[in-house]
Amino acid sequence: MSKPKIAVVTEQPAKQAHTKPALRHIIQVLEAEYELDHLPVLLGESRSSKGITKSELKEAAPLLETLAGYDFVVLVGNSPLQLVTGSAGITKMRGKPIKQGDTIYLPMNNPSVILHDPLQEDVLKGDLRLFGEIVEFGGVPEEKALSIRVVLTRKDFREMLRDLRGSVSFDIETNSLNPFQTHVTKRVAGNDVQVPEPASIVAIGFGTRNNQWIIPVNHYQSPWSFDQVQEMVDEVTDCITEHEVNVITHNGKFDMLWMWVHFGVRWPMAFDTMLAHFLLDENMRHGLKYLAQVYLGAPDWEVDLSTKQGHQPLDKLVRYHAHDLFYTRELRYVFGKMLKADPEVKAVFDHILMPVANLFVEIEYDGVYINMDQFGDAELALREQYDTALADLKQWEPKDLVDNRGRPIAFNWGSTQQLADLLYRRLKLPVIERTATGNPSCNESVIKRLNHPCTAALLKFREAKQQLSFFIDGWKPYLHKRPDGYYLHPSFKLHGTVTGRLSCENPNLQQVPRDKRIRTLISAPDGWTLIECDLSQIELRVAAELAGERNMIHAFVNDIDVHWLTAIQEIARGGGLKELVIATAKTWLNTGKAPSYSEAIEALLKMGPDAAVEIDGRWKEYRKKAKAVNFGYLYGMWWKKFKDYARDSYGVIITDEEAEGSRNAFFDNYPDLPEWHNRQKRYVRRHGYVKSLSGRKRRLPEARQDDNPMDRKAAERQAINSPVQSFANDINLMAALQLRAEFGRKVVRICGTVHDAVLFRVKDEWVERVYNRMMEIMRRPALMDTLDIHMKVPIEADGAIGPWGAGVPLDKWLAARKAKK
DNA sequence: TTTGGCGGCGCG
DNA sequence: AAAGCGCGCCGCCAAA
Repeated sequence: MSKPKIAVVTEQPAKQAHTKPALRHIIQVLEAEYELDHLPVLLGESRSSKGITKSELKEAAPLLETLAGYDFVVLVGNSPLQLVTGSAGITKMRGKPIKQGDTIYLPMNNPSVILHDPLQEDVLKGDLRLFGEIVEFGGVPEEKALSIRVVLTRKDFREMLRDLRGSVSFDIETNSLNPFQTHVTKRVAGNDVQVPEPASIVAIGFGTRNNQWIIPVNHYQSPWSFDQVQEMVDEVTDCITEHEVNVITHNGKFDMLWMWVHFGVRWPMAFDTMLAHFLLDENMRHGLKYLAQVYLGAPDWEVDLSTKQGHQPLDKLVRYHAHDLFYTRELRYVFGKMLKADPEVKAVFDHILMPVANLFVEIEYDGVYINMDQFGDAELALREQYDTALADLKQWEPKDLVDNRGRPIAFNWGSTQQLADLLYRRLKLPVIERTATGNPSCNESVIKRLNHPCTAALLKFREAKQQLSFFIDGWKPYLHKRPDGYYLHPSFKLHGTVTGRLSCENPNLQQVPRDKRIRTLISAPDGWTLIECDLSQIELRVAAELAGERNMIHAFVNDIDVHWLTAIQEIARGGGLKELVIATAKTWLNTGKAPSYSEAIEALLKMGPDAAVEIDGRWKEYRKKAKAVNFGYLYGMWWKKFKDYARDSYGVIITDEEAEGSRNAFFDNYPDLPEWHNRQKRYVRRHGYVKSLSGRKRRLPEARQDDNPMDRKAAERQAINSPVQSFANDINLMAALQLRAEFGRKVVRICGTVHDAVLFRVKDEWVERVYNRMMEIMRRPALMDTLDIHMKVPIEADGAIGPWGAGVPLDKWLAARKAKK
């Protein structure tokens, strides 16, 4: 091929003057590589402030003929794309080469998108790289690397089996995201209708060194019956075991869960590219197409949903599927190398993340049991609360509301807009706070401070409304009927947070209210008992360890509750609560004589929160308040915010001086904390990231930027919080892994984790043994030694046996069981 | 009719 | 000067 003719087409609406330097940059990058012509869509500047108008596009139409004479053309932004294809949609089209005649067009984003989303920079770089490869190859490069093999005969299948050796990528296409789905909700004539649409696997694919094998399953052009596919799947299982195939996946937890639900097979995942990338850069997105584009210069091969769900011709589906398989396998080598260069992060991947991924396939398969009798009761109680509150509120409703056509409309207590209008314009109540966007706030804290008789009913209304929609109606679509009852199967994202904590969705098990009406719905079926084990004050322990905080370490080593220590120190400093302090101490000391104030303070420290609460229930609140003090000040909260907290949660109005004093006192009590804070700030400033004890990294580039002090300070606070939150979470994951490693599925089923707690059910006759062992595991997970992590601060654990939120410690549970018999 | 931001609130 | 961190999901409402 002779020297290719190359052009770049850009747009320049007047409004986006700031994009000019960015566009120039793109052109410079291209000019450095190629001899090219630059052809702006508009030779002048757009007359419209909204961008380029249709008539302006028409004016540019003659350019099309010119372009047809080029071999390769970059289209920068929406208007050039529109010019060539006749339709807009740059976000969907970018990165996908378009062939018209002998010309290959590559649409890409206008570089100004970086201003709104800095992550787009990588997308731009990837697109430029892709363009380079297209020019180099004289066509779209990966088309030549793909070798798509559709399995249509037994002969094809046997050939595939022989090809499944070494590292094999695995991926499935499905008709839904929920493997337990039986129905979907469709809107017909304004009504929600349940239409049967069971979850099904559309195609199963394997990517090897030379081929992408695809077995069509639930596709109208598939030659295979379900039983035939089942037979093939079982043969693949044997093959994987016999030849020790390394299964490579991208978000394989999803695929493996489906394979278990639909074919009853479980294949071990060896390397997940999504999780690898999550550890390598938690700030980026982790989608396969995005990563392939950024790291491999791949074109965007996304297709419409209907193709993926099997409603379009098979060849379209397999082309798409083959790309998934090919790039998953390619990324494995890219990320494998990157992990090798960072052994600490690699250890987290090998010892924690991949085992956890395999564990959570099982956790999501097993799900969590829901007590449906109680579910009905809770629903009734909440509807009753809802109706009562709403009836109560009726008297305050404005009756003269009209829409913009003058028709009367009902007042909606759930609308913050309407509520603000009522409270602040009509009733003339004072505006206490404003929201981020400057509107008068109607949140709980504000409502409580308003002096108006409607507020109590309003809060009751909100509570019932939210709990009903989140946990009653919200759960219904997810309830999965099994022979022994109903289950939820929450989905956990192992890459869901920047710190390494998991997030949870559909539904979110990690935000179930502590309100017993809801939380105790989570239980265990007949023959099983629910147990929750949690790491007590784990974040504070990890912080004490990292800070080397002498007083905290002393307290933890000597089994003194640190929240309690803070509470008592805080009270003693101000000399407050004299009566309560002395009365509680007197009861506990039981000498008949009232102790002095300082003696009483000593006694309170010694007795601990449980004994104090037993004597006077008020102590519970003071410990809770101290917990807030500890967490707030530990992570950089300022006294002003603490003042709000004290007011909202305890109705305690304190002065600025008192609030400031409490912060000073906190750091007086824990003098090693400020130096730790400074250490973290210096470290993140020097390196741009911080590390946790287990070796995870939190990258915080904003901490190095001097021109944005707000963002920099925020990054510094994250540099303090992240290693704590991250490592606390890792301990919990280690414990979950070990629990399952030590007890088989016949004995233990894990339901999920909640940051510092593991929720699981145990066969009744095993409760005592498993509970005791889990306490040991949580206090000293074996993986801590494997990863060579050693702590001065002891780890402690608590447990509760029984329905969630209503469980009791082992001794009480044993006593209750004995009494029953 | 669908989509996305906002306000609000549940959890650790 | 100003400052806890980390999530997901709901209804509302305006824009597309």
